[in-house]
Amino acid sequence: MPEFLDLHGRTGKALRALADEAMRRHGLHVGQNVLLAALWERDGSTPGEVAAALHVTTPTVVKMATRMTAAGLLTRVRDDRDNRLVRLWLTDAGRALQGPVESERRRMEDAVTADLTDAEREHLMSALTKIHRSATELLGASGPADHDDPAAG
Amino acid sequence: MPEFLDLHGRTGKALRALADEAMRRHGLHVGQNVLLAALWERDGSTPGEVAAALHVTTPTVVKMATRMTAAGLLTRVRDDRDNRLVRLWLTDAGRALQGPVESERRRMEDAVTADLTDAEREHLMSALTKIHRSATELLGASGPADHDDPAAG
DNA sequence: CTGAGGTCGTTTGCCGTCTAACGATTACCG
DNA sequence: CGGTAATCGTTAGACGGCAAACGACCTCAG
Repeated sequence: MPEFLDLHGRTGKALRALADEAMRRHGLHVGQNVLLAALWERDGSTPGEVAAALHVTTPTVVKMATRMTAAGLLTRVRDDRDNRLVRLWLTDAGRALQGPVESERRRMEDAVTADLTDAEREHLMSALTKIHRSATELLGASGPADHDDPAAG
Repeated sequence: MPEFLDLHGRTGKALRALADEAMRRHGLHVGQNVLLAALWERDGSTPGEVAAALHVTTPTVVKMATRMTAAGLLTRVRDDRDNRLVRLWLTDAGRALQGPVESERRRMEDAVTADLTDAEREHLMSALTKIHRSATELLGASGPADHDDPAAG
């Protein structure tokens, strides 16, 4: 029963449930808001680009895009110049959610970290960053190459 | 793009991938080791008991138990006294994994927190605990009652 | 211009998670 | 003793995540 892994996992579960609840208020599933965020940042991205930005695989984006297209949040358009590519474009409905969803997400972050002092928050981010780096490096050993910051160190 | 939520999420993904890789070395899927851990702690538990111990729902445990039974890690036995109940019993194969898997998990925790000083680790656990509590409480408001520490505060 | 190889998105299939609905069994009250 | 209510495990269906296989398209050498 390792302490940190367990605590991190349970915290993640709680945060996920909280986000799910919050996003449901806007008619979204929990994963959809991050896909939307990628398009708010760069509308007309391809599934592969979105996947890279979100640190998930392409099939995951494809599935989500299918549901979100059915939900009227975005549209799929094949690229004229390169017919292999598909571009995901926000609909008005998808664009309209940006404000509400972003503030909802900020509110959640604030609420969840409300009990921490500024110093605690900094230490937390710092420690989590170190752990993230360690985990990613351990993964890199005979694992998948992430191409996020391999040589740029 | 809230900082903490994003970082926590990415860290969780990396940790999960790492655990997945580690457990695969023992022929397990990532979720199976925690179910086994519950039975190592209390062999012959019911799906409901395991679910409560793991902070997941009963159907989740049922599905995993089905696969793990097929994999020869445990067996399902109906309780004689109360025929609604099902008891999950470890097989020799399931028991044999306890040592290796537990040390694997400890090794992973150590490796991942190796860059932190003792003080940093304590602060991290403390901050994460606060966040977990905040998230759980926010969830409690018109959400599912978890019965984990409602009055015992 | 043609064929081989690389790049995409998609499909398929699995794992873990949840909620909702269902069926069987037990417990409790009259 | 009987019937309703509570308790369990299971099933069904959905979402988010991954890896592997596939098919369509582009590129580039020849």
